[in-house]
Amino acid sequence: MDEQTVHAVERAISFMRQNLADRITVDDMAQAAQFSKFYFTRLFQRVTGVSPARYLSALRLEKAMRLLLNSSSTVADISYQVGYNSPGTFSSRFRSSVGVSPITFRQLGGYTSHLAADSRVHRMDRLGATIRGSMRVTEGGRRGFTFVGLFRDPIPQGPPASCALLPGPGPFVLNDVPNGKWFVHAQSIAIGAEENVIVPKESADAPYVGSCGPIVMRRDASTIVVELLLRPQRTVDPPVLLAPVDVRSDAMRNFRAENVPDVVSVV
DNA sequence: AACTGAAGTGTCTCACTCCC
DNA sequence: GGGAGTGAGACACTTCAGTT
Repeated sequence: MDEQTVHAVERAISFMRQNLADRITVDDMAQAAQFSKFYFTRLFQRVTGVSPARYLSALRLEKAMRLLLNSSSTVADISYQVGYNSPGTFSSRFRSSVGVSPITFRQLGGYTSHLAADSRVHRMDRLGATIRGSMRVTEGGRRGFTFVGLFRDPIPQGPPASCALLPGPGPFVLNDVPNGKWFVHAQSIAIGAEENVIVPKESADAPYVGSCGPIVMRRDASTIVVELLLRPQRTVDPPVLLAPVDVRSDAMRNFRAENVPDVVSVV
């Protein structure tokens, strides 16, 4: 990927961040990146893995997550602040991407106690197949709790089809993988930063991310092996929208007393 | 490589009802 | 009053094949 292309995409992302509250079209972003609309869309997808509109939508929801936790604004106010003209649309988009409604997200302090399974996956499509993987960390501090999940989209959002929570980066297994095309996403929290996953206090506390895909699961496949590289999140990486499973100290007392699968239950 | 155009798809708005 | 949920319609966006 040449540097000029990445810089052009970064310019567009910076433009999006500065104008989140306004109505932004792909034309506007293409102008900011200094390319034609059609060519810009193609470049943007090559660099980020997602289309400009989906990236913008993810940025809006990420900002909304922060505002819900750090302000007393109403859900309607926040929906306007992040560029939605209809609180109804905002609420349904938030729920489908993050996993809980805006008000529930605020009440839970930004965490969830369990993850619902992707209800769109038909039971018959679950093949009993397995994805086995390992994770490597590029550089930097020691990483703690690590979430790895299987998603339909290049953006980690919505209910995962399968997931696991690990004490740290390492080998993992995703069981009961359904038929179809999937992306594996992982997010690793810095040790001691469990309280600040959504709004890191220092850059060193920022989660590390890694992903791979698309992985195509066919009926004749039984096990697929993947390798994930965890690294600090870059400007061009799509935001992680899933509400994190609660691994903070209070929750972890219960977590250790019970057993691991109950906390990350996929119901 | 850089870009265009058409067609189909997906997202958003609007308006409304229901619930707490 | 604030928030959740839904459905119809409009139109912006994506995709893909083609052109310069």
